[in-house]
Amino acid sequence: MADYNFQEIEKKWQQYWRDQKVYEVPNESDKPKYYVLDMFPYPSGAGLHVGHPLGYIASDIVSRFKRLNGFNVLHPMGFDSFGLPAEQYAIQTGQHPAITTDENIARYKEQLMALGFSYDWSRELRTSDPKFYKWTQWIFKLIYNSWYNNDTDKAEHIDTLVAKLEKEGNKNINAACDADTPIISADEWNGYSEKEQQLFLLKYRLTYQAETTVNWCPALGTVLSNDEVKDGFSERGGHPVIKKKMPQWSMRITAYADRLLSGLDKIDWPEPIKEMQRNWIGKSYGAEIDFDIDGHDEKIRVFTTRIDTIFGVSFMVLAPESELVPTITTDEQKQAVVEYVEVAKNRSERERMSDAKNVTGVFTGSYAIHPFSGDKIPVYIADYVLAGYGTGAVMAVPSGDQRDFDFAKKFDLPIPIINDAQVLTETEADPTKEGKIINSDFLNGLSPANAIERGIQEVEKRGIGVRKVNYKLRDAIFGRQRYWGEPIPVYYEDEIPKLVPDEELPLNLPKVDEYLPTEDGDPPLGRAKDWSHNGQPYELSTMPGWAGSSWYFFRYMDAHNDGEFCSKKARDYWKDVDFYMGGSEHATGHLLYSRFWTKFLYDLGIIEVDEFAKKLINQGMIQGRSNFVYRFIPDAISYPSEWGNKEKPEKVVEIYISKEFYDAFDDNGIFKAGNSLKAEFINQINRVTKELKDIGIRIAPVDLNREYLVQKLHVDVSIVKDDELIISEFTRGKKDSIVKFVLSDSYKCGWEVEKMSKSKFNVVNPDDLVSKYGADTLRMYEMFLGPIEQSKPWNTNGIEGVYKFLRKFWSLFHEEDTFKVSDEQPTKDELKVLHGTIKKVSEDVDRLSLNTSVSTFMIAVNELSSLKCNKRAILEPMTVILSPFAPHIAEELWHKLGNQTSVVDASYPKFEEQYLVEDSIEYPVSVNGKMRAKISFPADASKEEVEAGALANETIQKWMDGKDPRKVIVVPKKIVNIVV
RNA sequence: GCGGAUGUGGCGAAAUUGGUAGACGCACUAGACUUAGGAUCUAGCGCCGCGAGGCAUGGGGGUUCGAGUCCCUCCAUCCGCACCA
Repeated sequence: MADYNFQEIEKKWQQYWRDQKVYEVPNESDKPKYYVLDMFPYPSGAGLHVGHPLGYIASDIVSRFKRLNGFNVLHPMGFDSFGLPAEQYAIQTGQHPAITTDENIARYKEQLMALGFSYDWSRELRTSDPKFYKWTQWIFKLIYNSWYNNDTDKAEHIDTLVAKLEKEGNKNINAACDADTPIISADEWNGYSEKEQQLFLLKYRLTYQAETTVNWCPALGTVLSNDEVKDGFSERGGHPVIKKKMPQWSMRITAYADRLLSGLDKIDWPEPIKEMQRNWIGKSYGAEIDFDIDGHDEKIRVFTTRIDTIFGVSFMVLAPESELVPTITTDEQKQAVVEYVEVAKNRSERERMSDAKNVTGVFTGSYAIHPFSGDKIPVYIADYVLAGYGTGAVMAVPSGDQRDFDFAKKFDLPIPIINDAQVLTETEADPTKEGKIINSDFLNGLSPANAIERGIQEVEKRGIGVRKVNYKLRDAIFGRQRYWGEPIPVYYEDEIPKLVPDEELPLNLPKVDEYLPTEDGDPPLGRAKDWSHNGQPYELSTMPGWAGSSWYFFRYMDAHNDGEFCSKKARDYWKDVDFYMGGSEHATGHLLYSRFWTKFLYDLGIIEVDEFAKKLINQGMIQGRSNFVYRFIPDAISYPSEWGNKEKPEKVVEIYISKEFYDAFDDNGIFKAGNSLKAEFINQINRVTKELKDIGIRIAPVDLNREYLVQKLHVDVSIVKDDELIISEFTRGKKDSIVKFVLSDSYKCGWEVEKMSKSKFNVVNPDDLVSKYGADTLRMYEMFLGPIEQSKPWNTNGIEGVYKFLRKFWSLFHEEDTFKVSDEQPTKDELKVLHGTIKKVSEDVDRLSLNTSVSTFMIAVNELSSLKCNKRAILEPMTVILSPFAPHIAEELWHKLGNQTSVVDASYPKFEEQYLVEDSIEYPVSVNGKMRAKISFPADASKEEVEAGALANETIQKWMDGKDPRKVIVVPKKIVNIVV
């Protein structure tokens, strides 16, 4: 058979594609546009593993397919190159993160190139490139200079706010702003100093500065995120972490909460992602109600979604941080309350969460007045009430809320029943929304749903509360006390932030001598020399990782424009992403922030779309598939003398046993009593013992009533093939042991699904597979693995099948070693195979069922192979439809077929129905639902003809045992079903 | 606890609208060609049964002439959120 030399082929065509700039696309074209985007990677030091390319391969197939179908396809790639690992490496080694990043990118690019992706590399971008982050800073400025007008429901320039303030103060302004914003008049505003005005505007700006509590680790000299803190200590190094209030840059994403929610309805994204975003935004409808406090002028304002349960309120709970706490605490309770608040303050989020089952709280000594019943109800503080959500206070309904119930039980408070469907146990509340309200005055007899509506109307009527919508979404903290990120384009004049002028952008990341915070606890940028704007100090924190990735998709449209973030012409042409491929782990991060920025840019009229990606597909995560060997250490009682003395032999005897044998041992290494494998095991061990004896080693007879050292060990997956251990390579790495297997000819490893990681020896590197089987095989195999959206363990077993397919395809074009195709007319059978394949593959790619497309190709090639078809009229279109999957082999054969241009410029063949029509159709005929026979009918037979024919059929009649058929069901083209 | 997803041979999986369940591939078995086979080709391959046949899509129930697919219910696994009032 002619040789399919993938190494030569792939190298040749990758070079050709680069030289001929085959994948560069213009920003104008008569063709319709199609924008296929991958989530760009963070270039980590480890390089790509086989999980990364899964999505890239699928999106590459889509973009090649679209291109063959006449679209002008934008398919770019770049790097999310600001990030923590490069900075941590810099702290350890002193190497500038830019150098580390460049090296990693070079490796990534090499790996990506080797897989033959059709990226337009001329548009490559990196978020850490000043030419790129110039525009990230520019967008930051736009957001800073904006406020959110709830009346127009969009962001507006801050000047429109200033104009209103000057004219009539802020009493008529309905805006997204800080909760503590006071109402001021125009006179007050106009009387403010410049500094006062600027400070006031910060309450409205969509990027603002505010005091925020952060986790500060003095030993590491840095801020840590919540997940980097464990039980009050840093995860890395175990240093203590304290809470510290710091001025922090934040973005007012909450202004967009509602639009981020409603926008989900018009984009074609996976439902789980939408659901995660909905949960994250967490919109809930309810009411805020004021409770008077006995003996105080202040009121406790609570938020509730279940006002129907208001007559079930038997106490109130405030968050320990609540401002009301000092005011309403009585002298008798003061000490207990202060102690509790102090403890709560020092508890980390994590402690608080892990301790959720332990109900704690303290009575304040004060009582609230129930707004309807007038009852006095005690007010407690407890840390199960969060200061950050709603009003930081709750009306506790123990019969309907589990947490309130637990609290009531602990503090022996009443648990009034307010619903006739409620069934309480000793330990459980019942939050039912069924039944009718009882014991509730004017709500009695209503369903909970109606009672909620009635309740809200009543509180509004009485002026003690308002209808209210609440969100879980919090504003996004934007500043990071890190070096390797975009500098925030701000300097301070008299402690007021000022924006760096556009013409001075980019504000380049300065050089520093070390990447650690300063002694004063300032971020690393505090080490930079002359880090000031004409003597006014620049901001020291940098932007978070999500800044650059929140708009990069627009930059690809016009990646090298120095005058604009992206030209209007390019934006108008490419508009938005048609197909976005990436992991679901970004559901509430990147994917939400990007939608936020897109909507913002839309409000300012800068772009035409308010959602950046029409369609999103999540590729599944590839997990590792670890292999194991099972080791049994027998007692050696004598060794050859050259091994040294008995106490300290130079070598160890290791016997590898099968997984079944391993499983027969318990955790202590004792053979489970009564296991049926016992005799077999002894037998196998005896055989090994004999072998050992031949080389001068004696081991004690195995006594299965005692304990042995039996271990399950990871074995490197690269020396395992189809779960079978390559024994020669395994023993080569075991120089200090005598290695024996209970079955000497082959050894089957066990396997488990785990995370892919070096320590588990289960990382599979695409480079190894590319050099062994070629990129085309790897591409097709990754698609063949299963549905693209499904997570699955990586398993190299079976890659041979795909490899065999490509070789078979290749051999269709070759006779002996020479390329040979025939110009004869194809037969009907051959045409049928071709057109059936075109039809099926096009449909499959359209619905992204790429695993079945690969199967379709395999079937087609098997059929063509058995038809001995080598006809150009069949093979040429087959080459074209295969090219999105296996571009290198397709390019090679396409050129051998005599074509001068790249196969990507071919047009996708159309299938013709005429070749797919069958002469006759075989109808399976069933009687009473059980299949009995297949009867052939002409393809154009009508339903009636089929029925009549089936009934007339002698065989059927015989089966009916003389009974008359009552009903015959004909399902088009499928089944004739006869019911007796 | 809440939300979402998924359960089909030894394994990865297919079955687009309710219509011959297990396509295709791996592994396995037998055979052919070979000095050889880690190459290639042919055949077999869900389970039980010698067979006819019976049983099979996580378990149980239902709708239907007919259910992997639709409905109810229970179970298992994975993912996300998690004291959100």
